[in-house]
Amino acid sequence: MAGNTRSPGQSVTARALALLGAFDVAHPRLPLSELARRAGLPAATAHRLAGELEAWRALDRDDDGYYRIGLRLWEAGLLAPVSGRLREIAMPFMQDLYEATRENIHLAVRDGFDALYVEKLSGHRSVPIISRIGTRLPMHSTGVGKALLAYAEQPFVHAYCERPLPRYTRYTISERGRLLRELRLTTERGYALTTEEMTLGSCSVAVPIPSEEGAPTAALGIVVHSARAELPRLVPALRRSAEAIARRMAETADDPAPGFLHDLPPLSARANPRADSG
Amino acid sequence: MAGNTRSPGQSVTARALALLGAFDVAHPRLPLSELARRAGLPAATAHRLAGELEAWRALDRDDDGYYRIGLRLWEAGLLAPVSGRLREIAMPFMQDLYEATRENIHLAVRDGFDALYVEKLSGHRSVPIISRIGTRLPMHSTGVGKALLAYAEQPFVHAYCERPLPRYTRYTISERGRLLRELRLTTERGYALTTEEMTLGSCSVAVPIPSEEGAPTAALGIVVHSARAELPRLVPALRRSAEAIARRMAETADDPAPGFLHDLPPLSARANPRADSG
DNA sequence: CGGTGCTTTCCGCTCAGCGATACGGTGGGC
DNA sequence: GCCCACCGTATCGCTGAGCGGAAAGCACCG
Repeated sequence: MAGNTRSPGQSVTARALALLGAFDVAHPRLPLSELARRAGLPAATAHRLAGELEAWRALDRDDDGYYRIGLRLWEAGLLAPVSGRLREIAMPFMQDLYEATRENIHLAVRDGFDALYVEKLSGHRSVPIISRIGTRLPMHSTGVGKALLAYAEQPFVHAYCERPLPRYTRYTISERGRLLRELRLTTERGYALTTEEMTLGSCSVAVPIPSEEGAPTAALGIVVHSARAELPRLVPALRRSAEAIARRMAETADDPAPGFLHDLPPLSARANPRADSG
Repeated sequence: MAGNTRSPGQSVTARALALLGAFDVAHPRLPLSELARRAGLPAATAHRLAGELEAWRALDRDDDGYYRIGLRLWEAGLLAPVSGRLREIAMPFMQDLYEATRENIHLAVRDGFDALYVEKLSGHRSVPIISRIGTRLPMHSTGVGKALLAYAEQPFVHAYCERPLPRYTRYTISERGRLLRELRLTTERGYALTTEEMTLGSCSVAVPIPSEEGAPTAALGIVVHSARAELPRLVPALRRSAEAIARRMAETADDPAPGFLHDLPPLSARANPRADSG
């Protein structure tokens, strides 16, 4: 940045991003002083930059003056491929699965060594689980995670297994050898199973969503209460959905905005945009 | 910013944000040259800043070198109150409404003069409508919009009516006087109706989600095909859901992350987080 | 094999950003 | 009622981070 810095070598942009990064699921609301502390910036600097972010509505402030993530940033985030295309296409299929089962339906992608939850459907009748959209969970202890890992490239699988495999319940597979065997079994039968490996009382089935080339990047799964588990019965529906999603993804591969007219004129100029409601 | 600018008075932060703002629903994928053009920056500058955004994963690049919104930005956006709290609380109720009706269920908030769609549920059986999460639509021609507008503060309503009221179908209410009458009717009966006012062939009901104090900021609505419209029949369920959501919102008002343990230790350190799956 | 349009790198000039310091407000202890 | 601690905000003069024209590198085309 310009001038008088205590920590030279850091760019303005990096500082602004550090402010955004100061928020997390446990701290979605921060006073200036803590925002500055968490971002590692002097209060005066944080104040100035936060003011600019606020002007753009990347941040906003509530009645108490606390900073929060702003609407505009939320809107921008929705344009990420994982939300814009994948989620949009998968949603109706997930909805159908929900209707058929009334259980938790999950859509996750691989990101680094985590399964990143892109969408989750659950009603009041589903097993309560506190995963939410944006949650990251390990791949060896979740259904969608195992589905992604089983079909990943060999070097990746080995890299994953080299790392410690944290144990969440007494059923979590946390030995390298057992995990590799489990993954082989998964590819053989074409779907992943977990039984109380992440949380006592719930178990899950999941299938990969095949991608055009290479390893699948997304997986679709269902989590149910152990007591009412008849998981393999759910596989055909799950697999049909995954294949349908894959087909739609391939068909719309070069569509910037699926289901959307491109380069729409501004709202007021459109005749009958069939954009919505009644 | 520092040095040799063509357009002095603009800050680095503003430029970085301009890059993010260059993406929209019709342009979720941009080559450097167009990114620079849309952001109003020289290519060299855009390249440098985009590189920094990419390092943080606010942006990423696909195989062709095109820039897209990055995963990290998506994750950050999820922390916005509309997604983090409102959506999270409303979701199961929306799901129940979907189960009962199998129609499109919408959750929207007021933002400026627009109804901003925060969540939408629809399966394959619902009327196809191309609104999606993050879409903005006018308040005078949509169900959720009317519900929000009818209960807004008087000065806001008048400011809204002063502006032109674009017409989308021959049923759109685009005269000031008729709109004001319609809004009065809406508050009297406690719910909003639209009949083919945005799109021929579909109509909707919506109710406001009462807020602790002042005008409601969110509304819940259902869009159905005109042919199978028995809208008022849906009102009781809709209203019960809206009230339940309002209650949950009030109860968790100071909860940073509803349903979540606060200040979780890092993943690998937790014993049995009951975070998910089986 | 010159031309055209892109992405990427270089580098010296300069002003935008930095943050210590100061100021006003608010609340808690005594 | 007074003090002190802590917070958010405003000021301002010093300085190196950022700027972007220019040129190199690259890919495709005719």
